[in-house]
Amino acid sequence: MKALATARKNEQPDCAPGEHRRKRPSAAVSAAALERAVRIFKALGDEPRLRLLAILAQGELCVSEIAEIDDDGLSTVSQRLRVLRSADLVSRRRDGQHILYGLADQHIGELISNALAHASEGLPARPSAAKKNRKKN
Amino acid sequence: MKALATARKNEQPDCAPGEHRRKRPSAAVSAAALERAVRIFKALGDEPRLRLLAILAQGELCVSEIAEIDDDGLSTVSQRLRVLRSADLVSRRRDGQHILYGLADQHIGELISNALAHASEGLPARPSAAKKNRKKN
DNA sequence: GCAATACTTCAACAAGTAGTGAAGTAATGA
DNA sequence: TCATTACTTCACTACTTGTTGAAGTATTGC
Repeated sequence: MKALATARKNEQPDCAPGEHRRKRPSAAVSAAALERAVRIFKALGDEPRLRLLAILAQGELCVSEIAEIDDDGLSTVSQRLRVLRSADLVSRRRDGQHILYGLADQHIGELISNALAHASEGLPARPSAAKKNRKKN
Repeated sequence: MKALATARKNEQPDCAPGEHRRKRPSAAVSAAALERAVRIFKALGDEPRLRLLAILAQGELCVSEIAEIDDDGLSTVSQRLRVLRSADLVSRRRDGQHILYGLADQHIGELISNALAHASEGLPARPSAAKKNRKKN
């Protein structure tokens, strides 16, 4: 959310790059790939949506079924699916009166299950996180 | 962003779960793991942050160096690092006057490079996005 | 001690986004 | 044909989040 690039940049430091280290890394990643990855991560970064994907990983479902399972409204679920669809994470096909949604791709399923497995392990040996920032007072 | 759970749920459908399919999937994922995964994805779902992580994947850097590379202000970079830190994605250690940041974990590096690789391939055979889902290979 | 450097935190704003009821569209069946 | 079911889209509101200057904290050097 780049809020209008105003006058000057934030305060810049005196230490130039290369002062500390000898090698200077730069962009290094394709802008397009980065943008695409961000879109995927953004879509995955919402609990209801991620849960929905985890459910769809077990098989196709129609919108009404999802709404029932999640105990959410049709409109709500539909909007969620729209976001997932615009990030190419789900597929959609009609089956009579119903529209069945599923994971777009095996790859997506792997990405999700990897992340969930990783998250269960608790990667760094830390219980919570972001906690001890309080100045003496 | 559940906007105050008002009166009734959105319009519910008439077709009960089980009407279409025989198996009914439920939660299926640990709430804690899901929450944690969401926090990670949320942190990854921002271009400047993801780029920053990709840069850190090449080695530790201090805040000033990052600010210089990204052409962003110290404050801006610092806030970004705060978000990444609170999602346990980066490590931090002091080195004299400087504070060096790096990836928290090898796992994170893999997650990112996997996602970027996946994104470069363009998983569905599509140039742009949000149009039609086609499964290839 | 004091000043400088390197960062962090605060506060405020702009922009983004999720949820939702109402209204709209699409397939099916009578 | 019209009604019904199953969804989607619209428009709005409430909330979240990224950026930023100013002010604060921490380490080093004099």
